[in-house]
Amino acid sequence: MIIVKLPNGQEQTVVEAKDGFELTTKVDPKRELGVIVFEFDGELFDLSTSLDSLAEATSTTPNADRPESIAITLVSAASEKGREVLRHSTAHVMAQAVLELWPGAKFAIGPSIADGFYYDFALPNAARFSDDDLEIIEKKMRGIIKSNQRFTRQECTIEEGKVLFADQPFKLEIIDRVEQASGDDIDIAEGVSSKGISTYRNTETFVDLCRGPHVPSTSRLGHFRLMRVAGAYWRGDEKRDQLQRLYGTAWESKQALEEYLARLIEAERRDHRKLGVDLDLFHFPPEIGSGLPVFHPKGALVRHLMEDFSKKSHLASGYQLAWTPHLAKSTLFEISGHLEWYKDGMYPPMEMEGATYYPKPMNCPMHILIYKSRQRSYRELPLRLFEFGTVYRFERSGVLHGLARVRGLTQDDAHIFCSPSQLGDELTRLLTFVVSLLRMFGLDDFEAELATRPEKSVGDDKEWEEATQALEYALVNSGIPFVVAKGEGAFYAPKIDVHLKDAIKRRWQVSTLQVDLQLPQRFDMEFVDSDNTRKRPYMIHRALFGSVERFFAILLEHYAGALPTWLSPVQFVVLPVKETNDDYANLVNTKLAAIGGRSIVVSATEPLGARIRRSKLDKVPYILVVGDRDEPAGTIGVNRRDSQSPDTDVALEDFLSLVESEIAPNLVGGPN
RNA sequence: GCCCGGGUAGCUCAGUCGGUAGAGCAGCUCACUCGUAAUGAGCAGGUCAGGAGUUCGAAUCUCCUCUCGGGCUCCA
Repeated sequence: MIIVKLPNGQEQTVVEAKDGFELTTKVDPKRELGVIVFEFDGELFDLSTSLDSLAEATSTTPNADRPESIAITLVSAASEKGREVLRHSTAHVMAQAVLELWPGAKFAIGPSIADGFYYDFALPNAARFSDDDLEIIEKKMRGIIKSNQRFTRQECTIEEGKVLFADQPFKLEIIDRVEQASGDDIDIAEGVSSKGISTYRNTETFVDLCRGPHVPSTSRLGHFRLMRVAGAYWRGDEKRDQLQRLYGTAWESKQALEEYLARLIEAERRDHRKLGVDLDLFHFPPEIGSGLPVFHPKGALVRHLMEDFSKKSHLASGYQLAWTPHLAKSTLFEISGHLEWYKDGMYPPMEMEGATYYPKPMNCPMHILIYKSRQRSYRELPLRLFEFGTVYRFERSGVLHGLARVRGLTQDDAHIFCSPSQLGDELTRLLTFVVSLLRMFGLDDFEAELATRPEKSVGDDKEWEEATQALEYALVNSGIPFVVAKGEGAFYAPKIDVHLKDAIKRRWQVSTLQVDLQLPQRFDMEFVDSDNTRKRPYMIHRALFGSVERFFAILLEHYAGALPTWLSPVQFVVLPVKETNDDYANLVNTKLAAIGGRSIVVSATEPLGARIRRSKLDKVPYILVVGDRDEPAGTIGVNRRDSQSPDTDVALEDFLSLVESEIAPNLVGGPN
């Protein structure tokens, strides 16, 4: 007896079926459900897999009776698991096409990834793919798909595998690696385990090392597109060969493919680098250097609003301001350990009057010096020092990305010094502060990562354990969903990274909270406790925006440039219908300014429609039209950014009281 | 840093076979005085990213450099 769960959620019972094909045919004779693989006991299998063998495999003893019933879930192409399979299968077809087009090409690995797949190749004679090749490969792939080739699974021993892939060095390396490793299932994803090798063969000439499963035949594929060619290091190791990686996307239907391509266009529309130019916010002058932006008046105003809001919220939450310079002598970074651990990321030194100066890559050492400027009492703790600190990091040229990854960045940086017993509560309080501040920017879909000790790190295990526990305590207390990222911590501290999802569900890392037990030691920090003994404070590093530049980019992309009113550089545009309405327009403008609004008047030197269009393109929240009709009545026409049709004859005073709460933010944080 | 692809007016782009550069928008001037997403005319705007080479002649072909985009690696 087989209990079958269909992709549409229904359940059916089937008395007997020898394999997935037969089962599918019985429950879906017209093949309307698009079943490509099935799931049993949490694992996916080819439809050709014998159900008898599965049933036997689940018996606890070899001779026991077979279980009375087994549960099978049929997986359609139009599900997350199904798409993974079909993308993986499409990757295989791509490899087959490349190997046919470039005889002698070596192929490495080709997994499915979010929204698509890739495959890595090394072409003969160090040849390289060009963008034009994508079209040729796509054509070949369509031929393979049309010829309806079956994906046939074959299992063999490691020795047989070595013969089969004798001319494929990357495949051999995968096999060798498993053979040499003591563990059981290391490379199972690539079709090799200590038990043997699984392969999939489509034709006499094309066979790939692979765990599977796959779609039954190539005819189930077809809604795909090759996207781009890129370089990728073999095994992700930059000391090894750089292979050519081809990226593609694949979907269960033409419609799904088109929706995906539309999403890419939507993301492009939101690209902060494009919006930065269109809205006249910032740019990267080549004369200054890569990764070093300048902010134009409108962009600088938005920055100011962000920073001002943040600064006031911090002051209202028990932080004190600090200000520190951009350069320091090498001694400081020797003590802090930056020169030992992080030199590659620092700008090169400058020599002056016999001393060596470095631009600072972080603010923490300087904040520590403020702490150490005099003896500290337990009564002062927690001591919270906050600064918009501009730091310089030598990011490699290839990683720069608009405002999201720059070489000169401003952190909304604070360091909290507290006693060991205060740590847990301070972290909880901090997380609450983080979330409420981010919410004020209209972001409310968070997930945290608790990053634990990496291999390359300093300090003893007990301290790491203690700090990690304090972070976890805070996460649990604050109720933010989190996952543990093992070994992803900083070299000196475990951390919480807060990620958020933007309006089109993209994940961005923003805030980071780190518990540092190293720097207090390195700087020999202390406080006098209530029992008159000297103790070492704990230290928390934290940045909520992460960097102002990066956060700016995230906001722009989240809002597609249409920033909330309180952050909009221009909140109101007042448009007199005719020049004779200028006086009234100016009056409206003055009243808006009086409640703190940022408003401009654009006189009637152009037709009204043109001026409205321009303001709409500038994404101004409110366009206010005033004409002959309004002047005697004390009204305005209100054209909202998010609306197609205007509200006319709105009483000015009503409008003013309506928008007053919208033009400035509410502070986050309360009395300490 | 590495791989692939770009760089032509402020922006978006055209430029054929190598014969010395073009459009729309934006800008400026003038006219138009307008009720909810583009008024009209005129003007101006270029070391075709920079440098070197091939050629009688280079935006166009070759090489180098800079820079941007997509990836890889990296992100204390």
